[in-house]
Amino acid sequence: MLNRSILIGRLTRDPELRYTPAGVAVTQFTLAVDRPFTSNGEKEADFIPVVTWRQTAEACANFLRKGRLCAVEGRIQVRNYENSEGKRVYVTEVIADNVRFLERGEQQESTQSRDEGKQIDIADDDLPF
Amino acid sequence: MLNRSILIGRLTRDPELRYTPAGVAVTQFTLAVDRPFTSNGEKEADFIPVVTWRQTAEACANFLRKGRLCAVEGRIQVRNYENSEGKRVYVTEVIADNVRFLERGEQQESTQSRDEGKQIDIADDDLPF
Amino acid sequence: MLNRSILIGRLTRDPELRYTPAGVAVTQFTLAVDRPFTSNGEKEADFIPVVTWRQTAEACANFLRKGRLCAVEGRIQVRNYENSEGKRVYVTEVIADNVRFLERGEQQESTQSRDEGKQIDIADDDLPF
Amino acid sequence: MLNRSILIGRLTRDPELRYTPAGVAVTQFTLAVDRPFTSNGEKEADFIPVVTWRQTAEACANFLRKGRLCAVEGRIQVRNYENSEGKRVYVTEVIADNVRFLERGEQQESTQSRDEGKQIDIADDDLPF
DNA sequence: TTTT
DNA sequence: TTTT
Repeated sequence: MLNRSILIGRLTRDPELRYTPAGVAVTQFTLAVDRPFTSNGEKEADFIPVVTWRQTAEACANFLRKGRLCAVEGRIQVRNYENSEGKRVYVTEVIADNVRFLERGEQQESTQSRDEGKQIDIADDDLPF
Repeated sequence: MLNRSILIGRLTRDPELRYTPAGVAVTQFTLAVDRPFTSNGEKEADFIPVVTWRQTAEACANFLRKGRLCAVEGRIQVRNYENSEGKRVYVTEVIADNVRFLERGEQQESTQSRDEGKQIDIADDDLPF
Repeated sequence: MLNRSILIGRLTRDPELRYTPAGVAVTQFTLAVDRPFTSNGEKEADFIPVVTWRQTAEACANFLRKGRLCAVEGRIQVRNYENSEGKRVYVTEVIADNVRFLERGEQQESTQSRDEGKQIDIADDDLPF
Repeated sequence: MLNRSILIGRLTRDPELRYTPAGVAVTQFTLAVDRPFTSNGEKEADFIPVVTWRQTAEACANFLRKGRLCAVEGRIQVRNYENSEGKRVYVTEVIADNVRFLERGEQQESTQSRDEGKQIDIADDDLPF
């Protein structure tokens, strides 16, 4: 009924922009979100996959790069599919409708991007990943 | 740097309470979070695993049941481990520090529960799951 | 750059539906949000004004009543105006774009409402309050 | 029952650090949070007062300055008091338990600060403002 | 002016 | 493996 996540972190790699067969832009990247207290020497960040659509996707592809800091607002989505060995695999991603660029790049002008679109017309097998 | 999720949904099953070797209470359940717009007949909920610790864990085990509505506040955690076939498996869960019971059970008195504790002293292999 | 609030609470009174001169629906209500720990006998809730627009406004007016529990997602807005004595008064409200009805009323069917609209065309003096 | 706000914005002035009679640190500042779409030439930011306590208060006083970008996580609090003319005045603030410094200052080392404390022992008239 |  |  309500599903809202807000993350601030850094991109682990350059974002990947693809297009669905219907021509809709989709950008994926992974955010490294440092955990607050890691008194022990253990794992200290969560690596959270983020997916953006349409204008937001294109803005992210244009303005975000590996290592860049950004804030992401969206919802947790859990997809599942059968892999080549016939096992069900669960994929959890944050579908972001709002991304804020918190560091200025070289040619960067705008620093915000909000997806106001609906995703109703996009079938699962339309996904490029 | 910042990692905050808020979910409202219903438990898909009764919660499971376990204890770490060190005696710390851990409760797990899955929330079915209905998506807002599902104009097509496709999948219409995300099933999101939730983990709670200590007092919150015990309150959830006491007061939550399959089908019950609740609100959960926490952070997204991505664990990974090597499975029996030597493949790396990623598990994404919401570690909740605040759970609100939005429906009253039979013998239920209190309807809130907030975990104020630190998790620093709990090793990964302490996990009962 | 980012402004997101999520509240769960009860309406202190019935919601008030009005229309701007341009015919846009606006509903206002106040949420009583109980504070978690009030060990002393002091004040124990925050009373937070909420404003909704368009479809969400009409759904709230239809389905919400005094005492009803709901979840609200939106942004904090701080307006200010000069009062009759020439003093500047600040008004803080949560402008909600998503409201979930957490209790079922009598004739209630749907229990969700999300405002997807833009507010760009609505002037400040269009406000009915 | 649930009250969570996340803001990203810039300080309108240097933060103000004070101490309660009991010696507890309190820091106040105001965040200018730009609104996403302001196609018209109207008001384009919300100015939101933020209050932090204890360690977070001291870290904010040390590391934040006018114009600096930061992220704030907390709850909306509505206080009211009677002013000198006998009128009731409402003050809305975000009580932050988590502040992230998104820009590095000169001598700045740490860039995070989370208040884990309880506020139960602090009376209202303990407030320095 | 406040809700269960 | 999924809830109303």
